[in-house]
Amino acid sequence: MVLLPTSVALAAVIIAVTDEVPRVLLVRPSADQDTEADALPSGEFDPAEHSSLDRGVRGWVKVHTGLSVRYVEQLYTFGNRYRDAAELHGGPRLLTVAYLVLSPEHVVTSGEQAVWRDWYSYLPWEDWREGRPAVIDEVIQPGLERWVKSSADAALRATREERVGLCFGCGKGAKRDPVLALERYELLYEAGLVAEALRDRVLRERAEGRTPAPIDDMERSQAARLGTGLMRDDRRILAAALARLRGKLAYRPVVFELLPADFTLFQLQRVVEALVGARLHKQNFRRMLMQAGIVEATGQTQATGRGRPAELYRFRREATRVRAVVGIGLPTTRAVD
Amino acid sequence: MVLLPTSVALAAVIIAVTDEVPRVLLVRPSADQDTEADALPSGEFDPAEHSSLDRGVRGWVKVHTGLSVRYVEQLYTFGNRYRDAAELHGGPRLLTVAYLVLSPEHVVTSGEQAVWRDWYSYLPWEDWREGRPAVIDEVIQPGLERWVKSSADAALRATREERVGLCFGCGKGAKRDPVLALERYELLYEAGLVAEALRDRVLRERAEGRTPAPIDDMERSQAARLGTGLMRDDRRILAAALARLRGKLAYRPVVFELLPADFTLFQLQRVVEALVGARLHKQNFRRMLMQAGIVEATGQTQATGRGRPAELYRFRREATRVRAVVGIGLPTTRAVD
DNA sequence: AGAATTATGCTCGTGTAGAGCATAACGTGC
DNA sequence: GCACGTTATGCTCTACACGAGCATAATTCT
Repeated sequence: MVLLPTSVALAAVIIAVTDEVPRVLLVRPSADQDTEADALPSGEFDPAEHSSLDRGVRGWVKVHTGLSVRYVEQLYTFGNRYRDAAELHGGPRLLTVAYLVLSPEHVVTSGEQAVWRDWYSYLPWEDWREGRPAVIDEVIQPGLERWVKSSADAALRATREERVGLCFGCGKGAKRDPVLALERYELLYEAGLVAEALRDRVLRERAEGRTPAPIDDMERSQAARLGTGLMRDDRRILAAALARLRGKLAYRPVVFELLPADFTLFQLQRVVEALVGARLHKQNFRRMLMQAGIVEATGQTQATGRGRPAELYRFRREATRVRAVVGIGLPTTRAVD
Repeated sequence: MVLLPTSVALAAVIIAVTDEVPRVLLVRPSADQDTEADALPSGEFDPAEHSSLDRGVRGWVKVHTGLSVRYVEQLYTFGNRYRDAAELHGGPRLLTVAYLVLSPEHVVTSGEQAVWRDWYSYLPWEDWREGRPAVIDEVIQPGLERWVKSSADAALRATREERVGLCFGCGKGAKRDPVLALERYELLYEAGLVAEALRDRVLRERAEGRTPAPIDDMERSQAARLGTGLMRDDRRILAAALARLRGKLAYRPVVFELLPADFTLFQLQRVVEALVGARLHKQNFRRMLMQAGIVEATGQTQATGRGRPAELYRFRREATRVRAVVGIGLPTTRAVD
């Protein structure tokens, strides 16, 4: 029996969409912590109690929120050195298995210091519903340009330029790909634009016994415009969850895990738009749903106050049999050259 | 510092394609083991030596094969109870972080008992290049029908029927989806058709203190037709790797990690066919490559002995900038109602 | 009643992909 | 040298998915 100085944690990105806002559940750190940032709900994996990782996640989610969630999907396992600052002082290596958890909207938070937050307050460049976010032109583009220019050699410069183009490209024929959310966060981290990158730079230099270069005002104000930081690499995990969820929308009917049993097609569209971070064409969205056959009318209608009442629909679970690929197509705005 | 009775292993699914055969690298168990099945190369994660999980995998791959691999991608983390039979006798809980590793074809195995195996000898129902595999009609379909019929209640029966239809469905409008490889394996496991399911049934019953129901001859011969079993749940990991690789082909240019620098378009096609397990339309495949702009001609040609010599091409790395989505489209044979 | 608002139905144009015919460039056997 | 098989490459026809927008239906508000 081998005992490794490794601690295994389970972290959950719990998602719900209410009022067209995609929310993630975070916990506030206890008052006696010296860190201030919020964190994803997590807990240690206990092999004695948890017969599987999934069940471990469900257990911890129940502790944090009181919820018995249905949809749980493993995201990624993180194990980089110095993810946890405690490691610098001889703490064990922290391995985190991150999970994506989807919850219908009518969620009530019970338990401790848990709060629902708009996930775009942590990834503001991902929300294009009101058009191209101003933060891209004002902070990200210039910041990334400096980063590209500061490359040591031509090869590195080319690689960086390519990555920037792929992630934030707005040239001819370039379409924004909502699924690249993780790549975008990692780019901003490497370029030293987000708050965690600055924090970790200091930690790393301290670990190497050097005097940390101070964080200057421009860096700090830039980072502030790029949203709030989270504990450890929780924001990276959040970005990974967003990317996975967006990708999955296109080929699996996962949206319905976030909706009540009965819904109007427009409600469904609003939820998808919130997740994808882009507006969709109403009529085409309806057409796609109908010809995929993944929803069926209940016969009832729902009045919203004004305008024609919308028909209520429900998810057809049997639909998965008909077509292997069922899902919500992501928008690919035709190049407007 | 918390010490958990948990052992963290890194396992690698190392893939190469030679002579139109997709191969996976396996290690033979040492002679003093009581188990006979081959296993994926793996090793314990050592936080003292490995600064990240990726680097740990590279390290172990080097030990097992002598290779310095380029493409490494995390697949999934497995942590179910009783994955490792040693756990029954008080051994630690085994957590395995599985990785997909791609290697160009000209690989020479050095080191220990490592052998390249055709991965379809473990998943014979996944290779449709010579048409629908006979094993599906002869073993799988009847076996799954029995499983569906043996359901306790109508609801379970409906769920099972749906899963069978999705995974192996050949009804109207149903297309075979190469990406569902993992779902197919898991279905066969749950239905008790593959060898590991029989093995684990005995283990589970023994763990619960019951007298294990014997494995009858029909079960044994069925399982034998469904390919060779591997150690632990390594075959599930292999299925997961296959599914991930097939899925990734469609939106990322990963095939080129398995090819030499220069190749003919037909060689490229053969590799993709080997991975997807299906034949492709030659002309359409070429057209797709050209209009995606992911390859460029070198100007040289290669004679195969007979027939017109083919032009040599190389991968255009810059191509990723042009279109966010670059990859090899998977075939979707049009419904032949 | 009429305007505003929301839901729903339908069409048009374009791009993509499945399928197959036609031609080009090489070997082999006579 | 010539017919033939074989492989590579170019092109067309067609069905379908999807972006975009017009038109109509069913409500509420004034």
